[in-house]
Amino acid sequence: MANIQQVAEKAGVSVATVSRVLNHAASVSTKTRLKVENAIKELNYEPSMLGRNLRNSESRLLLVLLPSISNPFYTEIINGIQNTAIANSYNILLCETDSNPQRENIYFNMIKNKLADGVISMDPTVNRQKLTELAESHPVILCSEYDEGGSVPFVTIDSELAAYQAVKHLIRLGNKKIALINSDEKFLYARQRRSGYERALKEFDLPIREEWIYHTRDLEFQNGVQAMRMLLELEEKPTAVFAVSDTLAIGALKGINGSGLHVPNDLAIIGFDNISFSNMTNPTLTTVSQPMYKMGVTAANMLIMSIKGEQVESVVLDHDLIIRESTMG
Amino acid sequence: MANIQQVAEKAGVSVATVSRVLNHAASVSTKTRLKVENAIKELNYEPSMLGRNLRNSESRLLLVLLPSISNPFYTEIINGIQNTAIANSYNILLCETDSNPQRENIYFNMIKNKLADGVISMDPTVNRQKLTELAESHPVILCSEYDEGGSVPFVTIDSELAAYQAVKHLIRLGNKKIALINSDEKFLYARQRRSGYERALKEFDLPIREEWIYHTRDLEFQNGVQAMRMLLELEEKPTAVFAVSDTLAIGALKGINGSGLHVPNDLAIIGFDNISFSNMTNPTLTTVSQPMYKMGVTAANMLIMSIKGEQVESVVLDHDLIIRESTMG
DNA sequence: ATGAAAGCGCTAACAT
DNA sequence: ATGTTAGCGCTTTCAT
Repeated sequence: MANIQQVAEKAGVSVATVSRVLNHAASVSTKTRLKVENAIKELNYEPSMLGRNLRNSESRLLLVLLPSISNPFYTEIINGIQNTAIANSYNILLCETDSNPQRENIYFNMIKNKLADGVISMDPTVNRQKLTELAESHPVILCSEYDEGGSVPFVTIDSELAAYQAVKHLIRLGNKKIALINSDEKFLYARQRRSGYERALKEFDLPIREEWIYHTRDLEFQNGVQAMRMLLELEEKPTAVFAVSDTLAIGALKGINGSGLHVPNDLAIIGFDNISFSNMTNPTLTTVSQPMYKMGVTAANMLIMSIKGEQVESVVLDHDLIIRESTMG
Repeated sequence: MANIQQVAEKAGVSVATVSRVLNHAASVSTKTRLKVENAIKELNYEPSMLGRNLRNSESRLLLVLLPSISNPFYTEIINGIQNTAIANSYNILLCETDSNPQRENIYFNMIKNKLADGVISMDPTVNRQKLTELAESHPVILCSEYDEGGSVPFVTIDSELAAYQAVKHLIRLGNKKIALINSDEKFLYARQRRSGYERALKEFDLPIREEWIYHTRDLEFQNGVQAMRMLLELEEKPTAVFAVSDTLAIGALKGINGSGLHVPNDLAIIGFDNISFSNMTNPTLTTVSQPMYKMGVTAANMLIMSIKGEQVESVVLDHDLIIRESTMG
């Protein structure tokens, strides 16, 4: 791979002139520019990002941290981030952390080392301490999951309210025994959604029964299947289920198969996220729709502002309840 | 962010010595090492990958190109790549190309510019010309989709054979009218799977009817829904459908809803890929299982060998037919 | 065992 | 309009 030096020699000019041509500086004569451009072509030269970044302390690369690409929830968010980034001449790199702090650390280092200009983290288990530390001197935005009372700017929705509304919808349909399939409450969103669930029940004087609250380890389908099977083994079975993620709700739907129960007649189900698959199930899934694309766009814009040195404020976006077959009893 | 110079000053040694400590060189006295390590801690110093990479022409970063993260097919492959990479002290960066050549080009440049040491491409629409050119001087491996007769090493399965076996399974169940939901035949795998489909039909003297071969634009669920609706509008409806991707097959399953037809009694369906969803549908989906994790591991190993300068040979892995409810008529 | 200095590829300030 | 040169942060050769 040729370097700028060789191009300069071939064109019979200085490296500075080559650099000027590369950066479209005005002060180069057409004749010289042509010579340089020819040399570039002949040598098949491409400028080294490494040298350039080292010099400029800028990479125009953004990092996007996500726990796992297997959850379709992230797909649309990433589209939003990607489109916004590209519109601003940035590129994004997706980093799957598996919620592993060590792996996270590697990516944090890429930021510290100027290999990327900023980071959007969607990892709920991110090491708060390290992240806050990083955010002190580097552009960081949290997306979806965030740090309550923390100093890092975030974009998210009101999970408590969304859960409250979802459960209220179930209550209005006449359900009095409503179960919750929650994920691990170490996640903020899990605590918030539980809180919304309880607020709705309390408001209608319905009992909050621990046996109707199931906690899953992960958000995979299989966790939802498992959760539903447990609920169906109870003496007093719920007549409705609110799952904090579509993947869990879809698993729950599967878990009902073979039990003889009918959704929604015997059991109503609501999910959360409105992933594309939630419209493919049979019955289709009622769910809370997060504005995922917009969330991505917003996060990317916030990050780019932050890179420019501007102050950014956290944002809470609106959600919607999408009513489909699984609650049309 | 402190640099090596400041660490050296603080520790009262030269930058060379700091570098030695950083790289665990043997020839540093314990006393000096301690001084340096203290300085590093006090200054919160982290070595710059940029400076290091520029000097070493090595980044220990691998690029993984994929058209879209929305297809769950890639999930397990990426796990395989990631684990293998980490076991060899490499990190991976996921690059979503949206099958956009311009975007691809950006990532190719990262390779040329030594920002990453090699690339695994899973993008079927990748620009063959540019890729082959890149592969002449940089480590490149193709995964899943490949270039027939090309010079770039690949890891894949025998799509023709898999399709042949899938269709034969349908024939053995007594089906004589078998439709194909294919993707765009600009993709090699699409041509291969069609070829396997036709081979099976011919072998049993069944007619190949153009109206039973539907081509979709993308691999989204919705494309499968659409395809199935078209097939159900035909005067002579098929009794079985082979879809070249699980996402399409799942969409097809959805497209049948409301038609009054029963799967598998009236219509058998086979998909391809064995994505995790395929076991969540109702009925569960018969499908061809690609060894995705192994594919990822193999691709990563090949790439790492290639980076080391070793010659690598292309690999064709085995597949399996997973029989589930959608063909248990 | 340690230090001085060159150089990886590039940009920009300064000089002409 | 173009050239000279310093320097971004690091590693490594060559001295000592």
